[in-house]
Amino acid sequence: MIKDPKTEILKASAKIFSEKGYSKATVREICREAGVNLALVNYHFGDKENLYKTLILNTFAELSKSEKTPPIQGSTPLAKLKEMIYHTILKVSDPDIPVWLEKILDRELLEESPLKEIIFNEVISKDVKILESCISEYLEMDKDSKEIKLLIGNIMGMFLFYRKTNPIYVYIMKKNKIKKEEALEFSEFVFDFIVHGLKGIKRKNQ
Amino acid sequence: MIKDPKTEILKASAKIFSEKGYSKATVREICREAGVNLALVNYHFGDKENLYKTLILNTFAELSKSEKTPPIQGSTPLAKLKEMIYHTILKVSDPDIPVWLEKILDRELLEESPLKEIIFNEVISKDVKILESCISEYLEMDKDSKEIKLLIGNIMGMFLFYRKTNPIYVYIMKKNKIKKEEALEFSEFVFDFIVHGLKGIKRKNQ
DNA sequence: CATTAATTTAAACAAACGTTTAAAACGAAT
DNA sequence: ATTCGTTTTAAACGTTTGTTTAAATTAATG
Repeated sequence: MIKDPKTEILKASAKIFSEKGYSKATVREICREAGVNLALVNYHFGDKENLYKTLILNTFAELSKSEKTPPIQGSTPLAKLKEMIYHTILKVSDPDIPVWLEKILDRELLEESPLKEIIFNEVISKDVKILESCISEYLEMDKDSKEIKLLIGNIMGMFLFYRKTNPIYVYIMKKNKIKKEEALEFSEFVFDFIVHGLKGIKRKNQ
Repeated sequence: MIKDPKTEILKASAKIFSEKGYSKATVREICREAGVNLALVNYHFGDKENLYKTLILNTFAELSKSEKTPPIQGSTPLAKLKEMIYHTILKVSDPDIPVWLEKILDRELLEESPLKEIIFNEVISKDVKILESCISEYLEMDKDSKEIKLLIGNIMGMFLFYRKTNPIYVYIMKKNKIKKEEALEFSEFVFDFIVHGLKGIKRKNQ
């Protein structure tokens, strides 16, 4: 196994940036971790900020190349919804999507980051669109109505609970990793909960 | 109005810390904002870290002194739940609870912070306990069952959606502040959604 | 008013940071 | 083997950081 300094730096920076955050992470520590000379960050990446951006954008590119999520193919809105919930919980709890990336994304979303838009397009807007169509179809309501928006928000919130980085999950479940079998079990449970909620609202609206 | 340097520093640090985060905020900027000499942070607070801790703990103390949340007094589990949802959405969207505190708390929960435990006790565990009793009573299930835990988590997730600092809320609702009237409207909607979900699960379990 | 303690100030300090530099080491091509 | 462009190295640079110092100012006390 050859060790290319450039990839060595990227690996190390993933570790350090996710542990410390952008500001507290130092170029010196990253280079020590990577086992390379201090000046190589600037030689290969220009500066610290560009290393950070490169790391995130590279990882996004890799992840979307190896995209596991199959296209939703259910016939009814509820079937689509069920698929979507399963895939989402599988994804947010997927150990192959590195925790360090999730941590970094969480931090980016908190700050006014230039990456914010990219993150939203990559991570959030797809889910929102799918939910939008499933729910508005099922409830036979306008996509842009306040009710649909609230429902989408609430369901997106539910998904947040299952994220690897969510401290509330750890607090409630007393453990911090979701097994693959559990993801299926959890998603069926969540689906039940959501569908009954939707049915109730549908009945009321008719 | 007298201006005491100590409180002047606390006010300024709230602004700067929440805007920049702990690391990027500098003592110099805080003192400039406060209009006091650079050395006063160390004189009055020892060091930067202690200023940060003092700020957060002081604010917690103030908030729990002026606690608005009345005790839950509903007679049935669902009545209690309804109250709880309303108070929670009112609280997480309450403009009197400063955004800067929420931002700081979000950041603290992401990191391995010594304040984490305090934050949980102050902000999260109370809500979890109330949900625990309402839901387990209503469903006539064991408090510690996996199902109850999942439900609590999902509902806590829903609440997260309404937080002032949640970027997903802004993305979906195209605006970033909840008015007081809306909090009532939203909470009734969420209550409906949750209750129908719970009813469905109850029917299934019997 | 005089003396003492507490506070505020301007200046400096030491450490850590990201970055640059110029020389050394390396690899490929002639 | 020599040349030439690329990569790596050790050292240093210039800032910025949190903190300290010692003098100046203010407040409190007898």
